[in-house]
Amino acid sequence: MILFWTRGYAGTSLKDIEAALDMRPGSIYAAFGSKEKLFRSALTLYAERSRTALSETLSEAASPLEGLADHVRKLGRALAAPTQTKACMLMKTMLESSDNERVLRDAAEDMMRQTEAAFRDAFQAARDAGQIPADRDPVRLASRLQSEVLGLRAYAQRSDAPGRIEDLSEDIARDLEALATCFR
Amino acid sequence: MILFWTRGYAGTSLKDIEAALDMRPGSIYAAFGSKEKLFRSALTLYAERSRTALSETLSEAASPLEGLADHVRKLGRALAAPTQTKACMLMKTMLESSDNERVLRDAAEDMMRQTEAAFRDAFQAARDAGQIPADRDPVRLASRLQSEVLGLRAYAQRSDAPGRIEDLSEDIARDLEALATCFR
DNA sequence: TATATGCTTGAGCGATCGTTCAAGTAAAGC
DNA sequence: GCTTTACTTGAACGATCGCTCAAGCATATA
Repeated sequence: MILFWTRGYAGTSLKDIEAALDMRPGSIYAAFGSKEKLFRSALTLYAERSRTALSETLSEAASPLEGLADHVRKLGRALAAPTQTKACMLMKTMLESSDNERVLRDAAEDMMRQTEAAFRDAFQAARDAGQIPADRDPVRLASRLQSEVLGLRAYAQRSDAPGRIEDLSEDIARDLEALATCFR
Repeated sequence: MILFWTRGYAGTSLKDIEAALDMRPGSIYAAFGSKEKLFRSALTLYAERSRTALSETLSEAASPLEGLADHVRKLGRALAAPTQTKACMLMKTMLESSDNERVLRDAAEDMMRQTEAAFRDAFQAARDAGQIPADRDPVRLASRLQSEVLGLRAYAQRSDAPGRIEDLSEDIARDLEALATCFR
C-alpha cells in the first residue's frame, strides 16, 4: 500500500510491486487480478485506516469539537515525522487520475466524501450539544475542514515543511476551537 | 502548458504533445531539447502567470490584507468555472515527482516558496500599516494561507466541488479579513 | 510409488514510452 | 539554375509497460 501511496498508480510499475511483495507476475495476477484491482484494495485499506483513526480520536475526546481539534494536532505530529509520503492518498489519486482511469478517481472521491461526512457528523453533534452556534452549517464547516486537511497534508510534502507543520496544524486546531470560544 | 497541467509530467506522452503542438518528434526535440525541459518551461510559465495575477490583485486593492482576500475570492470564482484542471500545477508536480525526477520537484518547490514569499510580504505590509496585530508572524500567516489555497484548489478538483467552492473561498477570505477586525 | 491438484515461475507477448537521425523539403544567396 | 542553409519529417531504436501462459514444483491423495 505504501508503495502505491508514495508513487501513485501510474508511477508504480509491476517491477516495483514484484520487489515489494516478493512475488512473480504470475502469482500477483493470480492473487489480485490486475494492477488496478490491487490499487483499489490498497486505496480501500488506506481509507479504512484513516476512518478508524478519526473515529477513535473522536470517541476518546471530551467533546466532538475537541475531537476534531485533536485529530488535526495528531495529524500535525504525524506529518512532522520523516515518512515516505505525507499527502493524502485519496487526494493524490484524484489528482493523478485522468479520464481513462475514471474508476479510480470516482472511488477516491467517494472515500473522501465519507471522511467529510464523518467531519460533518462531528460538527452536527457539536452544534446539537450547543458547543458551536446554531447558525453554523455543519456541511460547510466539514468541507472547510476537509480542505484545510488536504492543504496541510499537501504542504507537508514540501521538503522544508517539517519546521512549519506543527505551527500550521496548531493554527487549524485553534480555529476549530475558536468556533466554541466565540460563542461563549 | 495546459496539457502538462492537467495530465502531469509522466501522464503526458509525447504523442499528446505532438497532437497539441501539431509538431513531429524531431521538431519538438529541436525546439525544446527534451520532454523534461519542455515541462520545466511550462512550469515556469505557470508560476509566472500566477505571480503576475497575484501582484496585480494586490496592487489594485485598497490594502494588502484586502488584496489577499480579493485574491482568494477571485480564485474561488475561477475555480467555480468548468475548466480542465483546478489544482495548482506546482502542487501536482510536487506530489507526482519521485526521486528520479527530483529536479522537477525542487523546481516546483522553489516556485511555490516564491508565491509564499509574496504572501509574506503582503502580510508584513499589512502589519507595518497596523492593519493586523504586531504579534502576528507574517511568515506563519503566509504558510497558513499557502496551505489554505492548496487545500482549496485540491478540493476544487472534486467533481462535486462547484457548489461548495465559493462558500469555501468566502470563508477563507473572511478569516483573512478577521485578522483586521479582531484588532479594532 | 504413482497420480492428481493447486500454486509459482519467468520467458516472452504486443503496446507504448522517450528519443534519435538519415532523408526530405523549402527558402536564401549567388 | 544551382548550391547552401535551416528546418521538418517519420521510421525506427532500445527500454519499459501491464499482462499471459506453458512448464515446473511441491504437497496431498490413492
